Amino acid sequence: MSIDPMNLRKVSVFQNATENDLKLISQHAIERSVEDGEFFFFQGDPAEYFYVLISGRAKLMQTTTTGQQVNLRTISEWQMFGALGAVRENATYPATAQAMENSTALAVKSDYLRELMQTRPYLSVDLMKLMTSYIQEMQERYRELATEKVERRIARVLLRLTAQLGVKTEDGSIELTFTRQDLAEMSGTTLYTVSRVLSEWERQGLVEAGRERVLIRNPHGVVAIAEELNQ
Amino acid sequence: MSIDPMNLRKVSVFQNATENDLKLISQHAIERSVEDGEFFFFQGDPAEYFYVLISGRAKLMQTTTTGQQVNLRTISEWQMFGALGAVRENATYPATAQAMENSTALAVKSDYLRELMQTRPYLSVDLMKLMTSYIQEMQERYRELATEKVERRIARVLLRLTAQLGVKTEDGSIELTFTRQDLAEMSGTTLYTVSRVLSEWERQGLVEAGRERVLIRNPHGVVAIAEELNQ
DNA sequence: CCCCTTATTTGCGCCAGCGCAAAGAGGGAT
DNA sequence: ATCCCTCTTTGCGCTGGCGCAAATAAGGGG
Repeated sequence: MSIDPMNLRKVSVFQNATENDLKLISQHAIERSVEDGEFFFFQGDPAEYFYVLISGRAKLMQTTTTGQQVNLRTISEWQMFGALGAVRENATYPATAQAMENSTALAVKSDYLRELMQTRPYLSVDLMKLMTSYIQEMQERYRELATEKVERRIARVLLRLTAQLGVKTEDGSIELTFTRQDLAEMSGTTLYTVSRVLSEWERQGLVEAGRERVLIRNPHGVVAIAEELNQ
Repeated sequence: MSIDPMNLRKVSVFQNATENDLKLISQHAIERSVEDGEFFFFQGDPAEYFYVLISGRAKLMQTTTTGQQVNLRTISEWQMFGALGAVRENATYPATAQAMENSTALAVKSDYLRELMQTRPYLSVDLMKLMTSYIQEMQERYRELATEKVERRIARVLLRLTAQLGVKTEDGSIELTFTRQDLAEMSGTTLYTVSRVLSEWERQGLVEAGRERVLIRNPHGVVAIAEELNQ
């Protein structure tokens, strides 16, 4: 079963594409389903395809030689991933993409994107805009990791996730579905510390912590922790 | 006094430019000299120009509200900087650029680069290549900061700097000109810790530490610290 | 050549956060 | 309803690295 090409307009890099271009892209796409915990690609693999997630959720991460890992980004529906490899011929993926639930993505040959970009400046421009936003986010996170205490970093992570994919419940709370391990990899700490911090916040009534789930009861309070000028 | 346009070929983003394009760019460039310690631009300023450093040395950094700072990148001759702001109209610089010695740069209106990219796909592609290399480097550094001990991070910083601008002396040593504070900002630690680590390495004969200067006597030994699988 | 500024080193005390270990809790499958 | 697997919590002890403070060193300018 195939996707309506017009849906591709939701992908930020394709927002200015012509209808015809969208059709072309969708004709070149194959669908690929990946189960929870399985991988779209590994760091170091030849970057033959780029992907657009159409259902589910995935994460991009860097892995060390010793197996530790760092979460670079959470991918939600209609986000593109694996596109860095499409810029340069014969590139390899600079990160690993793992499904966080059963997920489906469209896969398009990297070569094809490169080819399209040769004649469609809007595509390059929009991809560059996406890339600048990555750079800026990475720079920010790098600074945070270097200069800020764990508690604040965790607060920032929750806020970032809220902005990207938080589900607001009727009473203004926000629900996020992540394990402590996920949150730890995103904030550059350990699952133990995340657990302790969330427990403390729960005592203060800021959040409600559950299995693979954090309910932000008082978003303002979390912002206060993330922004506070003290220290 | 103006620069020979052909020199612009040394700028990675202009490596595939036609002679005529290089001339156009140099005609649109103004020269700007900045003294040691002064600034090309600040984080948050409107990104009116992008720069190409033609002499001296500068650093790109992120500043926190509390004044702490993190060093993102060292800029050496013929490197472009401030170009992220050129991708999007009315963007602001996402980082601050400060001269580390008396320096001169060519400044070109961001608008003009955007205009050129509309009709010259090679330019977009080469800028994207540069941007992917930034992303990859930031991702790597982020992972290092999150997972690796200080000593190893400092070793990596020295190696990175060596690759970019280390001056090899006759006996195979490598000279770097940075303060302990600079190195600390690059490795996400404090000047005290950098000092202690360098002192220890000096005792082991790996380096020679001087004022605003590190001489790497045994590059292999430093690589060993950076790469060691133990721990 | 001396003075002053700026960079560096190092002792010392401290604490944020790590990470093991073991117990507890949730939830899906049968 | 029960089992089992996975996720989470929390006590405990430890230590890497921070950061103050004070002494020392290295240049540059006059």
